[in-house]
Amino acid sequence: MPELPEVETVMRGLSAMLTGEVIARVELRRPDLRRPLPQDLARRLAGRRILGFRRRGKYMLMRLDSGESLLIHLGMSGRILARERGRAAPSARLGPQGAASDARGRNSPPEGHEHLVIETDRWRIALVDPRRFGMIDLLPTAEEDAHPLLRELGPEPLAEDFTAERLSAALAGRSCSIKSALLDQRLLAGLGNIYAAEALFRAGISPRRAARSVSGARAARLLAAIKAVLTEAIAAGGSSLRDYVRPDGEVGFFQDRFAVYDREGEPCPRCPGVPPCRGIRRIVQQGRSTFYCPRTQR
DNA sequence: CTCGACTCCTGCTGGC
DNA sequence: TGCCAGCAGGAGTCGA
Repeated sequence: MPELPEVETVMRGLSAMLTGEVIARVELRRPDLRRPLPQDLARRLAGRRILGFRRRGKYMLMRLDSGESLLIHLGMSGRILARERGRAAPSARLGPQGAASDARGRNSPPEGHEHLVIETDRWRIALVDPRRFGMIDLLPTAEEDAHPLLRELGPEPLAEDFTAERLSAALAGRSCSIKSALLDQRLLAGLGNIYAAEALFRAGISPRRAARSVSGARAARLLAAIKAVLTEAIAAGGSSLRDYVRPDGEVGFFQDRFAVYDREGEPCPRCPGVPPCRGIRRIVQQGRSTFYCPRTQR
């Protein structure tokens, strides 16, 4: 579930656990992710102290005392599993209801798809990514922003200096739909399919509207909606941070609060229940589902 | 340049 | 119950 808020939550969890720790052991089990991992990754990580973390868009950066940073992107299916070493993994069934756990049964065996495992004296961290759409690289810390994956990223939506004027300027002249534009990481870094839909709903803007027509007051509404939905989602994730160290890797429970995402046919939370609301509609844009309320979003 | 279609990979769900 | 098509929260590449 990795869009900006999830990545932020995971990064905060990792930061709380690992900052100051020394990497004792590295196991590279599957180097063929979307981009091949550096051959000598394990050697370059081993023995390094972890100085801190940073997020950029949907990317996480773990900074090391060697002057290098480990870049992690979780792709579609990536998760981080963390547990304290020497402590048995608690049963996944202990997770909160709705956290799509159990299934694999009691005392779940070592989970598959653990492509990279990093251990400190205290922690064991595994990167799990069944679909292998995620990305990992190691690069000089001083050149983080010049990395090919980060170089083209647009501004951080939560940055104070990201204003409605800048958003309008970025949208001007773009003939694609506003939904497509919001998914373009060069325009804005961190929104994905869910939060793009949620932000447009909050702003009362149709996902089909031409991007260039979103300016002025409309752009201001959209920007406020983007910031609000991301901030609330991070707060929801942050509030469950202590649950972060669970074997199922679930973080946050914001999904209970989606107003439109994956709610096709359900009543729009903003329409009066009485007559005309036909409910949330699903359309496909660029091959991806978009959910919206045709009555309140124009 | 911009845009949409296609692609990578595996797992889960829903309809038959 | 079992099977299989369809779909999934991302993003790089390609051709129009």
